[in-house]
Amino acid sequence: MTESTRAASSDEASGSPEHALPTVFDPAAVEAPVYARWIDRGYFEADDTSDKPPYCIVIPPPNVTGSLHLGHAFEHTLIDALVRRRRMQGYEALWMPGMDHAGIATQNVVERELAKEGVSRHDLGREAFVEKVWEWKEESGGKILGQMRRLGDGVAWSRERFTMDDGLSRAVQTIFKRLYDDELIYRAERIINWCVRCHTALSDIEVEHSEDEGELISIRYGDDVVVATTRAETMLGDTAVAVHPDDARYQHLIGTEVELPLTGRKIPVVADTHVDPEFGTGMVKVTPAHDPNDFEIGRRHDLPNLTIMDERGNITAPGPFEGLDRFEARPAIVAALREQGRIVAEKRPYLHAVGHCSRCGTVVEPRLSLQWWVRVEPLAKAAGDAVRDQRVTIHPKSMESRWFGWVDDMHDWCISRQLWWGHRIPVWYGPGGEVVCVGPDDEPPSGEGWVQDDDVLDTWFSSALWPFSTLGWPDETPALAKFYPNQVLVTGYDILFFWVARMMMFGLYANADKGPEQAVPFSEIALHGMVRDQNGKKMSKSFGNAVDPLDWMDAYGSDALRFTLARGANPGVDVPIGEDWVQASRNFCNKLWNATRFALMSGAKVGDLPPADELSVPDRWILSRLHATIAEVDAFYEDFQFAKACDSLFHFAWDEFCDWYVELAKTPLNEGGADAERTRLVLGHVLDTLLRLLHPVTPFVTEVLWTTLTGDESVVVASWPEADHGWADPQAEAGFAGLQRLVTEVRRFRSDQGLKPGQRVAARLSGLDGIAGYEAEIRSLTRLNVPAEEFTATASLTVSGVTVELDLSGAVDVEAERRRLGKDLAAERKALEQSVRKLDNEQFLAKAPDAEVEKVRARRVSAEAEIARLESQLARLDAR
RNA sequence: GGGCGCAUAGCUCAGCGGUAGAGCACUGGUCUUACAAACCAGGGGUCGUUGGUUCGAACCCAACUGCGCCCA
Repeated sequence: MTESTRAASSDEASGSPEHALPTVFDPAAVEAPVYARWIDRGYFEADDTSDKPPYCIVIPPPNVTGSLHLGHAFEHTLIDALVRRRRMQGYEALWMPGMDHAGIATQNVVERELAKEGVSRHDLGREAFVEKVWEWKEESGGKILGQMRRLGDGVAWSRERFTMDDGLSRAVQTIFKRLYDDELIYRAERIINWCVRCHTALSDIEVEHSEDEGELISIRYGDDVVVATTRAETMLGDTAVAVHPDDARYQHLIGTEVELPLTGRKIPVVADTHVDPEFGTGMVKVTPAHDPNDFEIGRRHDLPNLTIMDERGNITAPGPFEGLDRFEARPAIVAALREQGRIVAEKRPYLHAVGHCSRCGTVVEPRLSLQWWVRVEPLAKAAGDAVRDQRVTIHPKSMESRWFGWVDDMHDWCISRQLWWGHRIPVWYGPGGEVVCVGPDDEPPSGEGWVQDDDVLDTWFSSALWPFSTLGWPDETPALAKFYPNQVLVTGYDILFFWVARMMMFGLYANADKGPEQAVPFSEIALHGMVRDQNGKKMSKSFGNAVDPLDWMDAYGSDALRFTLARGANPGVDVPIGEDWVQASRNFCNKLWNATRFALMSGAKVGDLPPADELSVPDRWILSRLHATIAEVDAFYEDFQFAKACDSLFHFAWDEFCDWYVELAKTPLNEGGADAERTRLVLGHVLDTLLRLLHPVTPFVTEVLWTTLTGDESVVVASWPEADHGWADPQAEAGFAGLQRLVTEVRRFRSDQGLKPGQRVAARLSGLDGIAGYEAEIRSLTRLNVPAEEFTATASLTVSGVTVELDLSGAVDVEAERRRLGKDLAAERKALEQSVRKLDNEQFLAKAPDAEVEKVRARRVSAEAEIARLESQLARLDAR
């Protein structure tokens, strides 16, 4: 028990003090101490040498500059639930924590800080700057790790890793060297996405495309060549015009030269099948140094690559535009062309896709540059095959097509970045043009004229190693032996390509010696959706609908946030979340709290249950339902159906246990004796089991309640409940359903008659038969008193053979009753009509399965009986 | 422009061939001795449109419309 509950318990006048809980669940009072105790006891640490089966999930490493947002909270809730459940099931469970170094983002953050003091990274120099970044990381980085504790993440903190730490850097250098030696890494001059603000190359996936308004300018070159462009300034770098070789209109032009305006240069007209004759005039300008498609055309026709822009996006082509920024140059060049009468058409606004830097939003500039690349073809094929061979399964399966679509058509990966923060490329250049790739245990070449490559590697290059580098690779550590391959990777479908593909490629490559089954980085990929707001809108800071998960945790508790997220988690589907729903989850936690409180006040205890034949119908019913729920929850968990698992538990806990079993239990508990004792054991058993089942999603509240109920150490290390089909009891379920129907009908009647919920009314019950032993319970739930001697019934109703005669001592609202009966009658008549229609249909009788026909027959019989009953009741009303 | 996905109650979503479901919201009534963060009762949907397959379609197929995502 925590400090606060102990303190609060002294205020309780009644109940045994050691069991007393405050009347409401106060998450703020329990969460921090409970988490501290878990860490203290080392529950989340894992043993590399244990005999238990391994269960390892690595955290998709959050960015060192980041803080917890709802997307993290969502993903972490799911991972934590999986790992906690497996731990309870007896697995050696390990959730590996850590962060990546986020090359561009981190360098940007530190550069901004330096800029406040008027210092640039170039003033400091590379070494001093990197040192500054480390300082920043130690002081301000990793805020998210503390926030993960608030969420209750059960990670093995002693194993925390960082992509820039020594071990992981060694892993990076090892794989670089291997790939280099296998000729899977090469250096080449290509068109890359260049960020003119971050001054670095970006890979394809670091570019975000959006439909932006621009302009489409048609320009006449020479006398009769017209080309269209959205980036007019690039015309300065044109080295050809291309047409389709089969385009009849332009056959006469192929092989000729035209004059490029403003420059006076003569450029050739070439024929290339890449040109779409349908688009525009069917003639395109070719700027090989500033467009990826044009670069390819240029290669095919041996055209010169003319770079006309520098790294900052300023024009370098000599002439009047030299030094202008690309966006100043654009209108200036259009104006100059117009003056010469060379503008044939202008379309504004012209909507077209524009690439932006995913880190800073600046419009990306395609740029010819010398970079390092991974030749992905064999790696991507292996990644695709692993899924094709079922060595790795993707959940939900429907996402597989997305996976194949990507890995089967992957472009080479640009891995060099013109940054200082990151793993420096381990390649050295000698004075005589030598190129040496240095492995982790090699001495770099020294001596006059040797220099190391200036660039660093893409952050994803190191993240891709995460499933095994964090376990000690390239060394054959006990951790690696025990926990590789990982069991599951939980991540968003939106980044399936970002790094799942990369982890798969590198995992399979680096661990190929383990054999195809053991080389995979994980055997299952569980994809989740993105968190959206309560209107299904994407959350974003700029849109103003972003929510800080810490605010909601403060207001409603971590369990409430977690339960809301898990309950919304349908595989691969986006999850909307709103404050109302978090509040509802908080209410659920409080419901559990109070149910446990009631149980404890009633003396509930955990112990051996009596055999089924000594239990009551309600006991057997709730136990039957409990074990069915366990089986459901297990099946849903195995299929990553968090939403359904949570719904099952919510429904069982609230609608079945609290609303029915607990209410009904009050009767035997008040009577005392053996019935009370038996009820205490069932209450204790169900609650114990329920709290364990809920623990993976709502760890805090279940910890407090379970330890208070059982007196045991912690639910974190309690065993996971196992479904026992021996408790399945269709008879008890049927009997209980009859009882529920009766109670509900009486309540409806009372409500129709305007009786206050608490108002006790005398009534005579007859025909109880199978549920005769539970008359006291029925009276308690329906607030019906045992009639006195001089009882006179003024109203009556019958439900499945049971007749209830009540003394309403006053006017009976006949109209209300008639309305009710009429409504029920209409529903039954409709059901009858539908069944009859089917049974009259020869085709139905001939072709529908027998079981279906039987069902419809039974429905007709029950509808007829109900109609008879309702009609006779209506007749009795009319006779009055 | 290419590919994929989704359209079910006011909102967010389940259901995916055999009588329309949940949570929240809504309406009426209640402090009934665990819980008003609660309890009891209730209203609400021709399952996007149009065709087709089938004894039977929210569910399968086709087209259309509208949204969303990814890629160019």
